[in-house]
Amino acid sequence: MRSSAKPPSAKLPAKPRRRTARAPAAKPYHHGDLRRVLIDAALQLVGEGGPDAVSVREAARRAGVSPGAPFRHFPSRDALMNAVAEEAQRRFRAEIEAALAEAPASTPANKPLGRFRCLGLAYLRWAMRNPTHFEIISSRRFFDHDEAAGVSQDNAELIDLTERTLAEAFAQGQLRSADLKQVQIAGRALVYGFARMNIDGHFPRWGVAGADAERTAEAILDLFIEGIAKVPGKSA
Amino acid sequence: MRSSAKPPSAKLPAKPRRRTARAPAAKPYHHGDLRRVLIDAALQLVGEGGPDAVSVREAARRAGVSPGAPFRHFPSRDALMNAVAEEAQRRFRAEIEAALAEAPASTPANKPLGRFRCLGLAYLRWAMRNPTHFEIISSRRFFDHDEAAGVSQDNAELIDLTERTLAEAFAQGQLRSADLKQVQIAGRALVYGFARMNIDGHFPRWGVAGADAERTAEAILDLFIEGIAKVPGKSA
DNA sequence: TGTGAATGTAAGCAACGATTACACGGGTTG
DNA sequence: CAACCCGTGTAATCGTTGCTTACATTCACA
Repeated sequence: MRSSAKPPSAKLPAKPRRRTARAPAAKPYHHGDLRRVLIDAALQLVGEGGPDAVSVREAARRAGVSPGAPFRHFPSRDALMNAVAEEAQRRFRAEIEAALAEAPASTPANKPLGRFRCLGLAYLRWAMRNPTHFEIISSRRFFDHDEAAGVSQDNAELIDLTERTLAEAFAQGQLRSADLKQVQIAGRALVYGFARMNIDGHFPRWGVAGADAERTAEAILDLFIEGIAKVPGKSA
Repeated sequence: MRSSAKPPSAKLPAKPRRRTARAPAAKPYHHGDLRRVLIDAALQLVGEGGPDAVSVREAARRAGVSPGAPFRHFPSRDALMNAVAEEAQRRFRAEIEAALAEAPASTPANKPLGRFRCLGLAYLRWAMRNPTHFEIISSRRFFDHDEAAGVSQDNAELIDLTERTLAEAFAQGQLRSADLKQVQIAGRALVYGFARMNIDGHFPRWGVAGADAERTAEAILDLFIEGIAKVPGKSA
């Protein structure tokens, strides 16, 4: 991976120059906030080549630090990936909630389940535009499964939000089925499936971050909503 | 991985015993059909620990062969994984087509889209019962993307089958929407999403190969079909 | 001002994918 | 029957990886 091309002789010859001089950034022994930088580097690596492209050594390399340094902050590669996935999940949730905050609580009459639709749309948009980041948050293997409850609070919050939105729609008599659990799982499966099909390479025709993907995503989301909505749509 | 515990001295001391004697399986220099055995071993490794658990060396170890031997048959690990994925895909397709062959072409009147349902059900069942194998056929990265057309004939065949089945249902006036492409993608996304959520650990409550998974899968498939079917169901 | 804990480096381990040189032996030829 | 060729296996090796241990440095607090 990336032969780094640095002649080992050019290693700044270790002259013990007084650190208190006016060059404050002259390779201080202690990195400012290595943990943060490592997560960022790993996040970038994920963005470039997916989860498998993340190596502890490469992250250390990009942080300008020795190969063993990361292990002071993360006991294992998995722990690093865990932190990376948590960060991605945080951003994912933040964007979805922001999109939902913009949409008014009042659902337009001719667009039933408006908030649910908005939720799904924000989900799909983020997944389409950040495929590799979505990949690491979708595979739950990157999250800690040791904690009894834990396992990504952000994700549980998102699922809760979906359930509440759906229950809301049902309370307003917009749903055909009363089995909310099933509708919710079906909805999640649809959206999740589309997002994963995209990152798994099932839509080879679409270029990277193609607008086709987002339009199709919107279309099938509407198809699904139409299918679960109470009033049968009178037109296609 | 698996320290193998074999003292290197016990290596059968290379006495050139005449091979034509009555011990035909006395470690012949040439393995019978190594390629086949390697694929099987890798398939087994996938079954045990997912795609990441496959290493060329371990496959070689299980085949009782030196670490370099596999590279006579596969130019790289990716090539081996490719062959493994193709094999899994073949089995997947075979089972689905068998299930479909058992189902009669005549769809029961009160079960519209019967063949489509049968198709989806067979898909989901195989995915639930062979999660790790489904994983390697779902990630298209294990397939050759060099070939212009290729890319797993079995998969293309399966997609064709889905399209034909759906077109058939439409021709019989069973579909609400005329946009078959959308319905097909939505259906694939739903089923694919459910299968992937299962293998990605989104349903932690279900034990391995739990029957819950299959029942829920059936339920959401029916929910979807009800949503796209022309005649609205009169009860939940 | 000193000292311990936090945080970095250096060196090294085993396992991995992959390459190279070499050894074996079955099948086709003369 | 004999000679050879080439497909297939072995052995040794390289560079990279995750991870550990021993040591060095520096920050924060007493």
